[in-house]
Amino acid sequence: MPSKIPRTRIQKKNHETILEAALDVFSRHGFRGATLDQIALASGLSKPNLLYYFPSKVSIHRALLERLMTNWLDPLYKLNANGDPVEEILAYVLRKLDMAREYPRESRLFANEIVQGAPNIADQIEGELKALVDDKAQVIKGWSEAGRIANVDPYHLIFSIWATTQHYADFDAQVRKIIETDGSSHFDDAGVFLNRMFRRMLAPDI
Amino acid sequence: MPSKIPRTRIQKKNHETILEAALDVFSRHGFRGATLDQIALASGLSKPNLLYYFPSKVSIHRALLERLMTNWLDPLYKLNANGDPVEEILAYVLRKLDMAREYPRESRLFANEIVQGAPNIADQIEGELKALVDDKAQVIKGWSEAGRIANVDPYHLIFSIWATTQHYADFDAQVRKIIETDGSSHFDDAGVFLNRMFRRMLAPDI
DNA sequence: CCTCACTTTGACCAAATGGTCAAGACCACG
DNA sequence: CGTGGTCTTGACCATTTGGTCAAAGTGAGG
Repeated sequence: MPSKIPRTRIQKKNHETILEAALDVFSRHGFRGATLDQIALASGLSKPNLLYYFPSKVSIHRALLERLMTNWLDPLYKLNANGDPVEEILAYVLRKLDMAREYPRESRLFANEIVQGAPNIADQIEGELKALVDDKAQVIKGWSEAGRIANVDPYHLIFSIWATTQHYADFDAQVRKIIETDGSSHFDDAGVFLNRMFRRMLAPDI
Repeated sequence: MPSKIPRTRIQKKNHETILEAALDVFSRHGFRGATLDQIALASGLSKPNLLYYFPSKVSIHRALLERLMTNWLDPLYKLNANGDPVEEILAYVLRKLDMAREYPRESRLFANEIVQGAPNIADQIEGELKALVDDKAQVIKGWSEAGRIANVDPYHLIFSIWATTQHYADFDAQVRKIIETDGSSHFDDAGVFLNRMFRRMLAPDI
């Protein structure tokens, strides 16, 4: 039985392969909707082999969420307290939108998990996510109180950024059916729209 | 076997009971995650009895989505082309936020369905939903071109309203863990925030 | 090239799950 | 009441699914 940390070349490779396949399957069907057989098929490994590397289905799911959490938080982490307030927040919006464009599977993975009550990442949300958000909310609150941006509730500002950007990944099926567009050019349009939207709402009160 | 349209008193009552229970279960676990046993338990009926009223699990799900679609679209339907543009759109935002507050299960039901590619409501999205959105987008475009609101892409405006309001229902688990608040007062805060946000972004260009 | 730990898998299992069915309970109505 | 349709359910079934296991295959270091 391989230990939690992969040691050998083969273990590294297969761990990777499994998580990649699992991302595909879990993000499309949710935890309950995904089956080990699907993941096995997608990864090119046999089902017992999956369970040689991970002790259970839920452990694969948890490993995935854990592994992706850091990257997921990175755009907010990069928000720089010493930069120009409006430009920092706008840059954050665009980073999030780029994440939605480049990593829709990751976005949907988290969306599925949270819509169903976050049974497997409650800890991480209450832990590192909340800590980071609290930290950055303080920064934004500072900007707000200094009159460098409009007076807004920093938490709801962050929620509105998450909502509007992730929407294009999580609800892609709906967006695509309403805006008939070949390719994903609606991400570009969304970028223009969100840029104007948040710039307007952040402009300092006189 | 009862026909598609319930006739007798008992059929009406049980149809209702089943759909109510199914809403609870499907919205919490998604289609695949929900089981007939759970719905049976929640409705107080036996599993075979469920299948006496509906031919299959998926038919319950579809009946639910169909039944709720009209109410779901109602807030947008009420957007009045002859009203004051800014106030009409703001009123729409608040109606949507109220829906998220009052009917979070419905919101999550749709969220679950769409995140997973809308396998059961593709028709309705491409049909009545798209038709309604196209219609109202034209109205907003008219306002925009007449200079009565800022120059915004009406489709992305609508998406941003959906995203920001439904976020509080769909991602409630996350919101709750980040804003530690007893009760649901964050809906009130969200109302204040969104009101200011959209008012600012819609203010006509000079 | 041998050995031993690492890796892989076919066969299998128990539980869960969507669905069926025949028989019985119930209800409305003449 | 009694009768015919409506409603309900215990028992059952086939399939799916997460997970096990013993045995066979493979690879890296001595």
